Amino acid sequence: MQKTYDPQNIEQAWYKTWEERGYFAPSGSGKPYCIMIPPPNVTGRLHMGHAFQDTIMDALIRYHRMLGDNTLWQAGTDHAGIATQMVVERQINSEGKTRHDLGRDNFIALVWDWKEHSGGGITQQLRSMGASLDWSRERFTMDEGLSHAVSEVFIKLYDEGLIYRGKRLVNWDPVLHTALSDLEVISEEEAGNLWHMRYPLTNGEGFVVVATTRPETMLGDAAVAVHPDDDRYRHLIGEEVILPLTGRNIPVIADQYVDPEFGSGCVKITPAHDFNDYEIGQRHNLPLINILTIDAALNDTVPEPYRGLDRFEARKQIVADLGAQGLIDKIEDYTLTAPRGDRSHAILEPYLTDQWYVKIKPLAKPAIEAVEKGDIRFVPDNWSKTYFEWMRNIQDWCISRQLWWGHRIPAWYDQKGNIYVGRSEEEIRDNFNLKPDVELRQDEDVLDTWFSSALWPFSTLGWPEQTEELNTFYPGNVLVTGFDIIFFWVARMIMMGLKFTGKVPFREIYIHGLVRDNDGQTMSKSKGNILDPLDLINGIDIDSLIEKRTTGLMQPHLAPKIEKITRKHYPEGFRAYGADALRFTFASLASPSRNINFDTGRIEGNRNFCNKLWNAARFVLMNTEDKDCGSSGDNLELGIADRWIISRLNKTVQTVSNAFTNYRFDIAARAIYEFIWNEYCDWYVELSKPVLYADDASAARLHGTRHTLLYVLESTLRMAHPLMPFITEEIWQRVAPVAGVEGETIMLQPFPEYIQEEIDVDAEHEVTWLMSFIMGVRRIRGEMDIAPGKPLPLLLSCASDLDRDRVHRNENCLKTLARLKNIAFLAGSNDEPEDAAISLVGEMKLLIPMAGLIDRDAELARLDKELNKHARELERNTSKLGNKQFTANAPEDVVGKVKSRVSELETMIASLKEQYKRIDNLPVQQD
RNA sequence: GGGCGAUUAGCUCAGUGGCAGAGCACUGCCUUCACACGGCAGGGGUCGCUGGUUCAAUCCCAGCAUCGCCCACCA
Repeated sequence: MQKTYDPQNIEQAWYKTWEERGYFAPSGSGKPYCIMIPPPNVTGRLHMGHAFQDTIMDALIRYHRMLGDNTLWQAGTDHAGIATQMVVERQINSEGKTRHDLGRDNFIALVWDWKEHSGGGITQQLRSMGASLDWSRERFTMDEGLSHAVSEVFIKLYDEGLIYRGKRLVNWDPVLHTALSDLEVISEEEAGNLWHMRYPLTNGEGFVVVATTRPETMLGDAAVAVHPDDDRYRHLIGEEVILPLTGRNIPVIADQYVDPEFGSGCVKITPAHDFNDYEIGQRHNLPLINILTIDAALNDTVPEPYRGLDRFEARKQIVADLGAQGLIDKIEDYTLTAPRGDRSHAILEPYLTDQWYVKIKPLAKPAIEAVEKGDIRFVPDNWSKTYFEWMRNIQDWCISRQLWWGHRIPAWYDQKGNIYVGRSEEEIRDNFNLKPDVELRQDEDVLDTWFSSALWPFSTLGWPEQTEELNTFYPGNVLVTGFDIIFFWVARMIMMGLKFTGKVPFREIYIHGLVRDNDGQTMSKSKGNILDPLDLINGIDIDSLIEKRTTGLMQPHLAPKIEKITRKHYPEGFRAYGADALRFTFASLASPSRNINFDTGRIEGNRNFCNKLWNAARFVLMNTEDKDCGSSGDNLELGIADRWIISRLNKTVQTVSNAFTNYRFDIAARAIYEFIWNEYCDWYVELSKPVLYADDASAARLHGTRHTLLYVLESTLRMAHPLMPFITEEIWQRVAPVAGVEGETIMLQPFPEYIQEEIDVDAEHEVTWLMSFIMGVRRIRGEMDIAPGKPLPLLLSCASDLDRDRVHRNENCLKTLARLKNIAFLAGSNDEPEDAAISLVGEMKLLIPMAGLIDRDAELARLDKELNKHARELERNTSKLGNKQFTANAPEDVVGKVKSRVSELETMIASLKEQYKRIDNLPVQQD
């Protein structure tokens, strides 16, 4: 093995091997375990959010595969209607054409072509992460099978009256020319104005003042409303006003909706261009006056001068014209919330159109109950509140989109406008006995992308056919996703799953946080703080990183600033940390919090951790390969250290298994990290050296040590594999044969099991004692400034019988690890030398005679510090014991612990004081 | 307006009704035969604030402050 761990040397080769050998497919035996990947957009590039989410899913999948489950991680991508159409359209636009020049069929053919050649790059990137998806079953939401499922669902819902077509106001995107669902609307606060306009009364008695943020809509006003109890205006109810610029007369009406406190207390009512006004219009039978085109320009219903003007041009013109007529009362600055499309970012218009809707309440009811009853569990549970909140107030879902790319709505119209819904034109002609001379044309619209996503858990498994896969893997075990798509996706999958399979689509929903930069900011191009997971895996130099962050900016003037902060944060770009370090970092950050602030310091630390593991393996192999490791049981003797590390391994296996079960990947990662570094490397490997290098070690002890080094390492690799698949495989391939373990791959080895019998309390106590002994000597050495390599004589006083036994048993270890020349017991404290540095192990004293070389002041300072620390603790504890309430009310074991701690502290303090006096009495050295 | 979350070391974050933790950063010593992507030893905290419950609160409760997110039709 190379001296330094180099992820790039090992990772991709292993992935290729795994995939070629078909390790990712379900084994066909064991109990089913299934996760559906949230299908990334086919246009997508892997970002930190994906990388984080896929790390978690892959860890779960690998863990369950190693538990022997029949494990499926369903792969696939989403056709992402708007996003994909925009990508291809942009391409055509750059050639000076529009999609309309091509026509619908040609355009769709082009999108498919794009998908074949450029789409799905993200699936390659997932492979770089080590994601063990079953690619042999990869699906696409526009596949034949999935499209079939979509139309079956649409038809069934339509037949049951749960899908309907209706003319009403929708959120209209004037750039993309499509309707959007409520969820696709982003409300943003923006600076704007509130215009107060005067509408003259027809009775000649002055005018009323109405306020609006969108003056141009006044051309579509159908009424002015006041509150019925508003004394200022009560006399006007039933009167009419002249709508300026149009000459139309409109009524003054009374409606509870009006807030008399706001503005003038009079509201202009524009039923065709405002959701509230629409409701009021319905109540009062007002006409719907649509004044906009699909581009949000003014149409031909408005007076001639304004026709064809863009809405914002029209606004200026209308304000100017009203002002000229003295009809502007005042203009205020005002902060309004503007609705924008989540894709186009254009300001949306409420717009009157025919659209398809899902009547959602009947579907929501059982979906709410499923979570209430516990058929589905949110992890963390708190998210169920968010779910309930939305589901209980859910509105009908607008599912039609005026796009070309997507599942076309399976509805046809005849010339009279009758609607026929069915699988095909032929089927419809059959079912409805339509003569050949009846002309049918299919609905032009396609379905919201999320409609097909909602079917993903069962459509990927072959539904509506009752396939074996469906029977085996549905419902899935867990859905892993971010809280940002609980409404878009999670809720809709639950509703559709229950409706069409009668079962929930998954038992648990693990909601993870969203990845942000290390300042807690969302990562975005314009902030210039985007981290690309592939750059962290493969490394990137600073110039390339800056180029990546500054090209293609919407606001190019930000480039210098972005370059500056990038150079400041990452002066040398990124080293190639490798997928394992990245995965391990994500796992250790996966605590149940809403935000995952990605700190690049963590990934560096974890790359170092990989290197540590790598070198521990080198050490083990150096000392075991081609050596007798005593594979047969009777020539093995386990020492204290061996029993201890095996015990600790089991404890760690238990912690890690529980952590995986509870979705606490941070706990799993920490347990693995601490076990490997702080226990196996820092202590066990060091404790093994005195045995391995001793001249007189028995064959049985040598075998025991070599065996344990291998056994624990091999088990640890399996334990760490779900989080760090590549490095564990690479090392395992070398270690397993030496350890006598057979198998083609670590992936399909069993996950280590917790073995109660291997927990060894005695060994744990003794090694804890050993550590405190060794650390005591080291502390003296460090603080007395004694060279690390210099062997020291050690005297022990106040040793118990147990201390003596332990010293004798572990003399070799103690001498090596603490670098001792010799160890001697003193008969009594009277024999203690005057000038010695002291440290305590329990009540036993460790003394290093300084033979006149002691740094008196340094030692006094050291003792003083120690004394202070213990005195403070003693003070705390004695005052507790002095408190009758405490001794009376606290549980017995707590009181007992405090008591024994007090007596221990008293002894220690006495020892230290005595020592202090002794050093203090030494003659001051004369230089 | 409604709902949810956060506040712990310089930074990023764990944590528990009974001795405050990790990684990174920092200080000193060490290129010792697995590893300088390393070893050993250290420094660093009023656990946001104010009350309450309790023998005991960083943890439970109430209020406040600051920051953040989601939902909602106030022109």
